Amino acid sequence: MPELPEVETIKQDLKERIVNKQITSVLLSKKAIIKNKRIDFIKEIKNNKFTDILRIGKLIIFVLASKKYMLVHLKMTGQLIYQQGKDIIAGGHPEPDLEKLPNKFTRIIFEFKNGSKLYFNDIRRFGYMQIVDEVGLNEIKNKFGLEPIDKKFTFEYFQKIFENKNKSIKVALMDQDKIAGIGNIYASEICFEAKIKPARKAKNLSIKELKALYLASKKVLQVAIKNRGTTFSDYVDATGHAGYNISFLKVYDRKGMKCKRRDGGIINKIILGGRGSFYCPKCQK
DNA sequence: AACTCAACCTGGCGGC
DNA sequence: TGCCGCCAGGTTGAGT
Repeated sequence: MPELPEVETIKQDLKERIVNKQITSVLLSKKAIIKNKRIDFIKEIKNNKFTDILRIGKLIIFVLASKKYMLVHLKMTGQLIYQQGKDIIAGGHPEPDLEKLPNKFTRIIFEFKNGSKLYFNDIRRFGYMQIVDEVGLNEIKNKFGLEPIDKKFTFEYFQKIFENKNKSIKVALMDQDKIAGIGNIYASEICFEAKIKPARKAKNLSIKELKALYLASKKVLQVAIKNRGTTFSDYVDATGHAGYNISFLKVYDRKGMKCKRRDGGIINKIILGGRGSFYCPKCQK
């Protein structure tokens, strides 16, 4: 579910809290998805600690003191929730509420020496965890394209991805091998920001349009990160109410509603790459 | 090689 | 406490 901005937010929040805390145990429910042998996974984690947390695209990388790496992918419905007494921070899928932990969707629990806990919840069980060594990490890292927020993400790099491509720009934006971190929500948002229809073939964009799309991809992600993600939920108090940040999305999931631009029309929904895609037929050309 | 699409899994919601 | 079909912010392998 989460895209780059949401994953970045939870990464930052967790990093502030769990780095260098001794892990006393890890509990795996029967429905947890672990790509290693369970016994190996537990052995690597127990009595170890995370010295840093990194991210590439939508993949979170927990650096272990043992120089191995625990990869976490939240996919559609994964959540990471850290609880230290009444201080609870949560990132990822916003449902269900966090009144009680663990709940029926809790798949993995890490326990730290100071009594705090990290929960991995996942309704649909697409998300996973995996421990790899340096070589394995590099293999995986190499599969990702540059992120739009990366300094090396130049217009020339962007242009090359789109030239001669027969697929729609929206689908091209989501190709993680080429551009890391854009998912189904932000792909629609980026096309809206650039005022270009998401169904346009990548190879048919003019230089001017490509430039607009390039700038939009950077801007949309940067703004989203600044806003701590789209539906990122933040809990300061276990008894507090769920405080989802107000959505600032402009087109996603707004089918039939009025475009937020003054000269806009009614938002339309089409399917591209098998996914719902939203755009304004009037202000997006 | 490039591209499309169903499949993975589970719950929520709208329509009937 | 109705049932059914569709949809869901991701990735990937099989098929064309």
